[in-house]
Amino acid sequence: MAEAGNGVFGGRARSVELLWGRREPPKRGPKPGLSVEVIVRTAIAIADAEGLPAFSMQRVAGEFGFTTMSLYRYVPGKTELIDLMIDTALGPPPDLAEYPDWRTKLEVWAGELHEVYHRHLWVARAVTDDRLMGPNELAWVEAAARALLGTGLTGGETTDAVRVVSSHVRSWAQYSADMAGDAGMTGRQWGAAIAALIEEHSADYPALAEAMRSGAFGPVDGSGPQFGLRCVLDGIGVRIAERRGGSTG
Amino acid sequence: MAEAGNGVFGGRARSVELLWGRREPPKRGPKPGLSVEVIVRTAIAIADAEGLPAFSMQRVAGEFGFTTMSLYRYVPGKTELIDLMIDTALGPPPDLAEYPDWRTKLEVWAGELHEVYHRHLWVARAVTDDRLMGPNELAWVEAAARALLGTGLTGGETTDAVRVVSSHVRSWAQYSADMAGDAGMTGRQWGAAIAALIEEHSADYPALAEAMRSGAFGPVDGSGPQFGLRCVLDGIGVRIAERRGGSTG
DNA sequence: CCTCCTCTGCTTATTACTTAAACTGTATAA
DNA sequence: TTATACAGTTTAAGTAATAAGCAGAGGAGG
Repeated sequence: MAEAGNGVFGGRARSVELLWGRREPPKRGPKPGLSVEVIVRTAIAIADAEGLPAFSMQRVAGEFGFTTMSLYRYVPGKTELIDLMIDTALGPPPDLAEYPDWRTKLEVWAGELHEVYHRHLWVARAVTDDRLMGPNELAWVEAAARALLGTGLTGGETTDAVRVVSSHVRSWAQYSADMAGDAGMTGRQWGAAIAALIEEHSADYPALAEAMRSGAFGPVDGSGPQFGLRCVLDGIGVRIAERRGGSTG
Repeated sequence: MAEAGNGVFGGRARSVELLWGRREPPKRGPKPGLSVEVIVRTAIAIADAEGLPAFSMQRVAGEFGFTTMSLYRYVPGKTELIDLMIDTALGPPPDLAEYPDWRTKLEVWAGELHEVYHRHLWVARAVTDDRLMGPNELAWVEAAARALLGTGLTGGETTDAVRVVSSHVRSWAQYSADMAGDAGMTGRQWGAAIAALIEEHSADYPALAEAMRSGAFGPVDGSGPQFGLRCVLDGIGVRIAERRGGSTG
């Protein structure tokens, strides 16, 4: 069953085994000096500290004093390792059962996800390319979908809504990291650079120049769920209310 | 002025010159066999046809029958070329003046942006990393910000709203491309793979299994502005109405 | 006209990376 | 004891970015 029909998985068949299969320890031969878990943890630490571009098979192997090729005993390739890193960095989603309504649940969900992206900024970038979801990632989606159960949304609408929220959280995380400049390797002066460009070409960008005068591109106000998230949740609320044919609740 | 203070631009100073400076033809020496414009156009064609990973300096130079290094006479490096590719592929934003209200304007804006991403799928991925915005990209932001002028939103709220919409369009484009599988190089069976995983582990993902039964992860319905976009715009509408202290309009 | 300087386009070489294939040595099962 | 599965290394092939420097074109200054 675990090794069943890889056809649907396209070129990602090797990731399926690692992400979704069980890992049994070998019976014979010398003791492994490493493990998938240790490798993944180390790779994550590197990506956290120096960004995903700094992460390479050489770099990880060097961390153990091993040769690059030794890693290939544990993971089939770099892309598969990244897939594992993403799922491990995400970790399990929060339990939302205790929260009263779908909106509070999604607020908590979004906040926690943002927290993860904040700790592992590279994840926000890495999840945007074509990839197979791991168990943890799918559990996050599941948690958000469960929050929307009973709201009257159809299955397609539910996953659409989850997608809207999660893509917002992703861009929110990237933006706040850029603005805070707490990510070492990224441009810490993003806001200043944009401001300078708009300033210099203010004739071409009047609305932005105006917006800048009333606070745009300034530091992010981290207090509570911010404007964008409220927008997204309000929007979902409108659609739910529509379904119910009643008022917003 | 054009060559003023590169300090704010951090490591992206070389991109500023290319994206925002004027390009004057050289006065002396042999006639250039290439030009920045031709190189960028060719690079875009390659990325369109084969995806961004297939794009390399070698590949582009090979297209002209030149060596890799010849390109470095025109662009300082690969990242700067990608910056140029993005801004060129985006092109100028649509004129939204003729449309009646902010919502229609943003609907058109989002649709056109989606169209661009659809034509150049790699752009949707490329714009997510730390980058300097080019004139066209900033013009898109300007157009959307202008649509929200007079709604009562503050400058910060306006750019937040634009960010929410554009990040949604980005993820929408990636999702619909994955589902349609019209992007050659990406996993065309994304939906099928997810479906298979949820099916197999349906005990762990009951809400998703349920959602799947009522249409989730199926093909995207391309008719009109879809669920996610309506959510986002409704949400912005709620915030605007709040500002105005009146009903949704 | 001649010379020089600049700029183009090319060659060579360096560095960094992924990964295939074959090899060496080890620990366990039979 | 021996066959086998496995760990980690060596070697090497292939791709890619890009630094450094060379050959030659051709306008500018004398």
